[in-house]
Amino acid sequence: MFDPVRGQPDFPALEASIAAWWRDHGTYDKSLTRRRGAPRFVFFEGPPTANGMPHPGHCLTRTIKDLYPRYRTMRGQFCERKAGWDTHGLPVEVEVCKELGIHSKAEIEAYGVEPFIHKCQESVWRYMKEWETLTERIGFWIDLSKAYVTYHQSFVESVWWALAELFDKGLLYQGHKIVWWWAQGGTALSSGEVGQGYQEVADPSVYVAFPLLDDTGAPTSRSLVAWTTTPWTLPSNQFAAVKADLDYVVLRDAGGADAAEYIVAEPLAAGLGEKLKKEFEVVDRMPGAALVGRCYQPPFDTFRQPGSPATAPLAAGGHEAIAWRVVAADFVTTDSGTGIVHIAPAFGEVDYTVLVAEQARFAPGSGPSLINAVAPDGTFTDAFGMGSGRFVKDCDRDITRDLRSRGLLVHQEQYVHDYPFCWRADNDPLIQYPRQSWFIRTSQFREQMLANNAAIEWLPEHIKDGRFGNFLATNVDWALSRERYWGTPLPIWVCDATGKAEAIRSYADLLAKPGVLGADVFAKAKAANPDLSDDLKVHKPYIDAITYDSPFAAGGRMRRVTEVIDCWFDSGAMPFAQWGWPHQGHAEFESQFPADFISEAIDQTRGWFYSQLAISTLLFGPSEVSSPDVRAWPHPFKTCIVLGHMLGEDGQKMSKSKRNYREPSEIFDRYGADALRWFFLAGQAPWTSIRYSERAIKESIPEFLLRLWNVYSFFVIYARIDGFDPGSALAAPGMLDHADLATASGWRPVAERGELDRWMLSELNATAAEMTSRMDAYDHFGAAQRLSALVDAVSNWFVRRSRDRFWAPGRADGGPDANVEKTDAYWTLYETLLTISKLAAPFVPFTTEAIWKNLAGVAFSGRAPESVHLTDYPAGDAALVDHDLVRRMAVVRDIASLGRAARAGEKLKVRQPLQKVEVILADARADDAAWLEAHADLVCDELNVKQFEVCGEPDRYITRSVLPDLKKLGPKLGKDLPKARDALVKGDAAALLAALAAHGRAEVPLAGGGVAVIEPGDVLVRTTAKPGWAAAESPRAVVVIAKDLTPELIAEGLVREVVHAIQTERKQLDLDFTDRIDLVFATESEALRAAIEHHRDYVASETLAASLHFGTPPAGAEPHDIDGHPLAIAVAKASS
RNA sequence: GCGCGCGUAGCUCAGUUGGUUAGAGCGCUACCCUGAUAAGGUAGAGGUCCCAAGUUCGAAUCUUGGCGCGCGCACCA
Repeated sequence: MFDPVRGQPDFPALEASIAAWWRDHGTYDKSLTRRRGAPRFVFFEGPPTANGMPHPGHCLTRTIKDLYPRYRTMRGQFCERKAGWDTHGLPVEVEVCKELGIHSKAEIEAYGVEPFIHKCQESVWRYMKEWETLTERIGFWIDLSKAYVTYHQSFVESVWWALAELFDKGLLYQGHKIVWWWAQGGTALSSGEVGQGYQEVADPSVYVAFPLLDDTGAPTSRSLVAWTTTPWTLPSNQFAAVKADLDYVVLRDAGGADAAEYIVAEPLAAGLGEKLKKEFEVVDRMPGAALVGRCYQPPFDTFRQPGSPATAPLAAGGHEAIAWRVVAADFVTTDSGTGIVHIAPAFGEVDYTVLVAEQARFAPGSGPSLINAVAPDGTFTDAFGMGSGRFVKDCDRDITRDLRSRGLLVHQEQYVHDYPFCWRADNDPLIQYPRQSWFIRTSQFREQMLANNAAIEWLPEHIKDGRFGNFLATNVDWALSRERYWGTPLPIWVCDATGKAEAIRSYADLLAKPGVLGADVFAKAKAANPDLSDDLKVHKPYIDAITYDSPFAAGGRMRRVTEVIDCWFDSGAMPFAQWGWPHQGHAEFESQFPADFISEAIDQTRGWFYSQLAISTLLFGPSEVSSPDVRAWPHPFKTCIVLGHMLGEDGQKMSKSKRNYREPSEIFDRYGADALRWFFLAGQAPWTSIRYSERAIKESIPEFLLRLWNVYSFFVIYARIDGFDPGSALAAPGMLDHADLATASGWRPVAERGELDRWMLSELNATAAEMTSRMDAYDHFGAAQRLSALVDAVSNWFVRRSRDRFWAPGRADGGPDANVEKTDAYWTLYETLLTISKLAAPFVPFTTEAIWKNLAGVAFSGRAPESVHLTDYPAGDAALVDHDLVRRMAVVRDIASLGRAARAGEKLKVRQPLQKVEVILADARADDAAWLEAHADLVCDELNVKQFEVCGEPDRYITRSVLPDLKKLGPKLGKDLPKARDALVKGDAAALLAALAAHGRAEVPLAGGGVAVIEPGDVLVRTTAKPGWAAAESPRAVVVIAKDLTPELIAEGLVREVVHAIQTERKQLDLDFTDRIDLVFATESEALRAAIEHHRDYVASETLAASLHFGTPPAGAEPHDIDGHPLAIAVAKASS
């Protein structure tokens, strides 16, 4: 027998007990054990960083990540879920720096790299407890005990292997990169960090004259005019760029005595005139191409020798000036400035590409080299004496003053724009700065990455060719190295004699090198501090201590480069590194690559989605470089659900300082995890940005969880009363699916049960089939909506329509007093609840488990599966779906709804019985009419009428009209459609329908000549109620009610009102529903008195009245108004 | 600046290849039920489907151009 159920469930408490029960019973492990050997469903966990607090967005990802593995496991697949943690990177270092109260690299070095790294390793787990709590609390089943950790030695060695592969294939190289540089902190910042630090500032905006040189190298009075907002880059000027096909003009001040001539792009000439408030005349014009190759005098002689421009031999022959020369560049625009761009290759990425292109034109070794007057600490070097030792931005004013004094400053103004500052030292502006960096040649694999991407199933689909595809198409080489401390060390050792390098694949390989030294550094540290994690031996500074004999030069030593790598490479390597592959874990890797399914939020397109795809494509894609391990596209993941970002209550980004969202823990404590999960899964498509609203989460409870719980509670209450006990009726419960239940005593085949039961099981099985196909297509939103509709059908139709059976006399225990129809109702509802528990289990794992534990666990004392998550997902049995019945029942529900609408229109409340209701079906298909008439009782009961029929002479109540079926006739008639539509609407519908019925076709004359040939199916029939009837209509039916009331009907209506009044009294007196009462009435209305007398048996039985009489009611009897008739009622509990 | 997404009822959101009267939940109003009851049901009101042009017999849906919001990228020489 079932345990009693609380009507008011405390979901948070319930969930806590379920979570504890899962833990104690190892339910997750059991769910895996069941499926061992079954086809795999491979899931990759994108590693979160435990260095930050989990927030509501993580609740969403963890819910989605839990849903599909649970579902697939129930569907019969084997899905191991290995957790993982992302542990490296600047955020960890920043946390530690904050703790230590330091900022710059110099301060870290002063503190000591070794203790700093120890701090980092400890800091990684700062919020571990919160993460583990969240994971368990939200019901995310994943194996935390076997989590991969990116700083572990085995993980690092896998990454080393990958990097060594790339290095050996020539895909890992060292080059320059212009980075956003935090000069005070001595480090480059990632684009994400830069993006966080933009501030609106006003910078000087200067227009500077670059005088062109004549053949002797002397400046002329004709100058290029360049524009810049960073005067401090002018001392490092190297070129001036123009657009070749753009027209340039030479301007002279019309009113000035001055002979100065300015060259600017023609479209910008007028603007310059306005700024200078001068009337310029155009004295010459030329295309940009004509300027290319001309030399000019740079604004400062920082790097220039006096005299003629230095030249060098070109690769193609001839000589050209090395620098301070006009070049052509496509990126030059006329949006702002002058159309002439000052190029300082050290301080801009596009500027740098100009230098690289120029270098390529010259004979090897003789081209321009990078010139740079700025030191890494952001101060000018001695090369620019005027600013030597001062921070560059502080020199802007002196630089412009100097230019003005030399007559080179054409114009100066303020320019307001966004400029990046350091995100954690917001007084420090960032500068663009060239650094040596290690790159992965990903751009060479652009086409392969696109091909790999093309095979991935992205949800939503537009990610593939949209955001992600675009990103791949504009791919640039991956800047891999970081000049930091806490990260995977770049495994490249360089010969100190020759500069030649080689990559190391594992720690063991390193120790096996000839003449290896320095391994003892870690050993000593470990001896001094036995708690030191062994994993740190592959980290700085210990790894840097290891050197070995150079294979390239006798006497040379191999020393590691100083850099660590971008931590995105770590996470992107997890498909193999999580197993330590290829050094170990072969079986695991082979059986779990690629992933069937991953999911993260959209911010991972350039993060984890990209790093995984890039690494996998380079390592496992076809390659001209020998590649032993080629895999078919797609890899390393086949399907990816890209989640939208979560917004706060106000629709803005969630922000701790704005307090515009509730902490997940608060949500769990108030409403429970299932409420949150259901809100995520059933509230909206997962890729829309979700507004995280407490109100919406709260409302997701009554709409689904509570409704399901109410049905369950109803069932248990009455099953206990009626002795419905499957545990004793069923010897071998199996998995409690349909076939298992069929072996129970007292169970009747569905075909023998009543219509309502057959309908319920039809809906159940149809829903299961549809949910399965939707879930297989990763459409949990559609599946959840279908499930919600099913629960509504159970609650608001099956249970409501079955109440009489549940309350009928007789038991449901299969004994001699058993009531067969009642027992059928129990078996139907029992099966429905069990199946819904299974269907909903991946969505709301706690609530369904609680229901299952009682309906199956308690009922069978352990003979049935102990957890709903250890059952098979119901796929729906088509043989149990009666489509006609489903359709007809929908018509009945429609009729009931229309009948109430018709009543409402006439202000005839449902308590007032009516004589008759008639229905006219729009689509008199099959035998629906006969079926409906056979179910007149049902309709009469729902609508409180005496008689129901399908109308035999519909023309009395309705008019029929025909409308074109646009979908069918549209393609057929094209432009004639409006005419045909007119003809159909205005024509004789009855005649047309008759013709169609008789001949299978009809011709409709069109206005202006011609005819349209109409066939059955080309038109739709619409029925409309004629005026004057109490009717309501829908596309399916018209319902007409008889609104005339006879005295008998009025009397019945009065009596129903009286009963209602008494029931309300009973409730107010807090009587038990089995208590009997004595009733005394007093009324001056003879009509009311007569009505009650006439129906006194009905009144007595409805209200459980032991006695009923008219008289003088005791004082305090409640006065009532019964449709205008006064009535005093005294209700007293009967003595017996 | 470029790219991606979004814009539908007071609020939160659905809307399947273009098709007839654009839906749901919440909220609101009225009513009903009262043996699941701090629940439940029915009905109603509420819409310029952001704007404009175009394609089409027909556009919430397709195209183009705006406007607004979000995100990403780049740039700010």
